[in-house]
Amino acid sequence: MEQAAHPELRAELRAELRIDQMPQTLREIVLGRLRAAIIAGRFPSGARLVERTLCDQLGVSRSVVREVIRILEAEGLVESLPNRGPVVARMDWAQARQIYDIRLLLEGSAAAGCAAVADAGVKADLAAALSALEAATGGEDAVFEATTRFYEVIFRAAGHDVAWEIVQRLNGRISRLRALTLTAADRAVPGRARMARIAAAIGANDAGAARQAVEDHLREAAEIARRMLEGA
Amino acid sequence: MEQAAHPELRAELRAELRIDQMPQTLREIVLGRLRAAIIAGRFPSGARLVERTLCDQLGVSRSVVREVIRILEAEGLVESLPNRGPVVARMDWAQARQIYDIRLLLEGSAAAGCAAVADAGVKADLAAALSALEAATGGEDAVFEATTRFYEVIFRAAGHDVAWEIVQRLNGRISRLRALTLTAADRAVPGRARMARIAAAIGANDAGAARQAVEDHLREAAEIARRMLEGA
DNA sequence: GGCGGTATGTTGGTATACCATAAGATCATA
DNA sequence: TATGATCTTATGGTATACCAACATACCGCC
Repeated sequence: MEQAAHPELRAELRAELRIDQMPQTLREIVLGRLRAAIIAGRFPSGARLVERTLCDQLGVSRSVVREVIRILEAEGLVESLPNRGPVVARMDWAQARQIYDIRLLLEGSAAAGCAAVADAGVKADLAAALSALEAATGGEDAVFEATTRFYEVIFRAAGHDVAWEIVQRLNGRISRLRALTLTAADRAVPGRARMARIAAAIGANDAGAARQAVEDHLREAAEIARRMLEGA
Repeated sequence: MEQAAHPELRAELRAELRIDQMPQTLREIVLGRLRAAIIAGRFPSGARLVERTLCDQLGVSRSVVREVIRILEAEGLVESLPNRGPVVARMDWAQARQIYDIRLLLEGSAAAGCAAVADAGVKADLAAALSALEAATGGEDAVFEATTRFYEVIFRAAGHDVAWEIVQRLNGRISRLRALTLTAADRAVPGRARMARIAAAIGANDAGAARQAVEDHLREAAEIARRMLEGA
């Protein structure tokens, strides 16, 4: 085969929207796919990611796969063993606990900062994200997207863009851990009530309450994860 | 030319130690070089990083350069514009301030955690790092290395490996900003006294004092940076 | 039968050549 | 002068080749 070795991906590349945002690069598509597969637990921890196999499975060339693996490595989802190549990163409760601790600090700070400066626009955005969350019953991706949006509004409003970057990267690892251990039923309770409490505190411009609400939420989430993972 | 297109790097690859840790990969060497060059301010903000030019300058192939650029992108030192390719990331005080804020949270937490559990071994390691810092008068890299080591001991002892990863990545951006604006004379005062205060607090297993010392140190560093950068 | 050495295959790492496309620059012509 | 065509450059993407390292299987020899 000469060129055009990946017709289905090429098609997907154009399919997103009618004429809009075409600059979706192959690398990004592959990145999204591989990341999703790892997070979903389709590869066991420690599984080798053999480049040529991935090339076949994804229908792309080694260059693309290698660059994507570097990115996933930076995200902590993949690690490369010397002379053995990339493997799916091992995760345990010790690491997850650290990540929850970091999120506690960053999200607490962001929520407080957001509450301190939130104007009507921010509050409306938060309300919209909450509505989207309510409307997204069942749709797994929709729930995730609405939740992500909710936090993004908070971080951005607080002017914590850098922290938002970090939290997003960390979330990959936590998502994987959750997918590996929690059942779908467990995940179906994303804590709308607690997020509403966060939104209410921000709506009242009460920084202390907002921080407290976020921290309570996270501590509870961490506790659930801990019970599932302790000793794993 | 067929193979062996980069003799000097290959040589460096073997030169490190007698028979030890050969698995230093070309990619890592190039990563270190390019990162150092960007941090040192050898490229202006927004400068395009033309792949083939870098290949010539570094004497390596495009594969290596591209993968390295992906890594630097994840570190926030490089950003890729659609259809234009990678450029050196722009930095301003707003971003630096965020990074200092994040470090305040993470390093404060790590110092407190370290102080809470530090044993004789940890204290000895900290003392050793401090001595190395004293001994490293003039050697710029040596100062940086000793400082890095000091904080690494703190984070590792506190069991905050994930946070240490994050701080290291953030440090690239801060280092660049400092190099762009501070003179060598300014940098020559890395605050040994303040680091000694941190070590003392940890030596006394006083978590509150350790956190306070770290936060004071960082606030001061941020203040110096702010005065240099305000409005830039 | 157990042992050490060799052959083979797989994998990662690197280099290079090629194509298609997009953006910008240049130039020729109406 | 303005507009459109062409040329250049840089990039994303792909294919391919080579080498080195490692693992494994095999094979002769003790």
